[in-house]
Amino acid sequence: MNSEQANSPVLPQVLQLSRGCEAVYTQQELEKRLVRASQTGKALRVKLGLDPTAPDIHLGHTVVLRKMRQFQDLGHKAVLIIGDYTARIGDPSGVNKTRPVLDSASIETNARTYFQQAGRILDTSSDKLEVRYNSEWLGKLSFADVLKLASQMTVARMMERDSFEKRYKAGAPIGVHEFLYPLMQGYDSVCVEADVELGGSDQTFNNLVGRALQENYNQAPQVVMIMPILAGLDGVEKMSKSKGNYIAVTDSPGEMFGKIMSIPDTLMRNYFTLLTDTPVAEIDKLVDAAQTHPRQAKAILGRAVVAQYHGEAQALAASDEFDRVFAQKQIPADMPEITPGAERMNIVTLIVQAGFAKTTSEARRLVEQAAVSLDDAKVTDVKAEVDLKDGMVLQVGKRRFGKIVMRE
RNA sequence: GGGAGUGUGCCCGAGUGGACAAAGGGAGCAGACUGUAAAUCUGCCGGCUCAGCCUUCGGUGGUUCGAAUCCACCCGCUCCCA
Repeated sequence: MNSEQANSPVLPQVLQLSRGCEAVYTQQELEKRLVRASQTGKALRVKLGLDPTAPDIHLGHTVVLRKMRQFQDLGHKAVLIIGDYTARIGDPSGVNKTRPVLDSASIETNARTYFQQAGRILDTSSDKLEVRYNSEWLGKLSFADVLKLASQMTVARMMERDSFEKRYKAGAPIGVHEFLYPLMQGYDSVCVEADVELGGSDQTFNNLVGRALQENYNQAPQVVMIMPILAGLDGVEKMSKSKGNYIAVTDSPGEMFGKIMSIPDTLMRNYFTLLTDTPVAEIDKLVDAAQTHPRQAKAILGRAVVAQYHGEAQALAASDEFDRVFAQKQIPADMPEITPGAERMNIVTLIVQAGFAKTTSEARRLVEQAAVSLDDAKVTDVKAEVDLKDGMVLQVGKRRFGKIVMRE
């Protein structure tokens, strides 16, 4: 094969696909596969493993999903593996709390929810997407099969994995079965004959095991493309639901935009690169404070993100509304409605009832700290009984607004 | 199987009989300053019918006027030995 001639037509693809990647094992192999695909017209099978426990997709998940979409747009096939087998078995030792035991019904529900949300990013047409459950093949393995699989890996190699090594040194427990997870995931790659596997950097080891296993099963080793873990809104921790520093794909335009506006400036390049298609040259200009005011750049980022999930019009509206409320300190156009039970009630009770505080104590604190106002008038007395009228606006903190609606 | 440790509030981590709802830090919330950025300052940060009361320091039971702190048993985790 004449690789020099064949290389050039796919070079733009290689560059596009490599954007944002933390690592590609290996770029040469990717290039080869792309060349062959374009010559034979045979789509690459791009694998992504899913944990069916967390159906709430946030922007962190979209990093890898967006990468998958790029492959689809280039004509390749997304092969999603739902890890129902591991989820059903769970982790008997309880060491890994993120792997609760799930019955098949909830796995089914989770998967459906997942696809509903992932469909906002992926092309879900049947020729572009294949969904498989790994119980299909893992469930059939005998103990002897498992041993055979396990014999292909050594303890020393297992300990190469960062998290194992760290935990071992720190004296933290490592379950023996945890050694099997990488093998299971690697075996998935064998069974679906993956050409490429995508994953976050926490999956590096597992995905590389897939390469090794495929070779043992006489398959060409998959290309492994590792995406960085997206930082959360705080700019430090990774984005995760449990840390509360996330933007869900189901967030409203207003929420999404507001959250983007609250990220640290230093995170902008990262977000632009991983969450938008903004060309690199343009990103350079936007994140350079000498050329673009950071606030403006962030607004552009916000609109770009919101537009992906809610459309341009909604993105613009969210942006405008944001300016109105936070720059010009006006009352938001849309507010959740509060329907108090009485025309006169205690301010603390009202706050709790409105859902602006989880507990009475929290509501009291907010009042005491002068965070609460009713129709622009601060209420600082915990014991205040307030008269409520239809249309009054309750504000708690800077961003929680609610409109009083009296029931007839 | 034997031995040594260890288990505290969202997280880390002090506390070894009363002054402990429990030091300190982080996270979070609120206020000031801003660009809902960063940095900084201030306050809050278990719950409640809140100047008082109630429930917390792995679990259960005990000692004591009184326990996160002492004892017994149990459970989890770690290390060493076998």
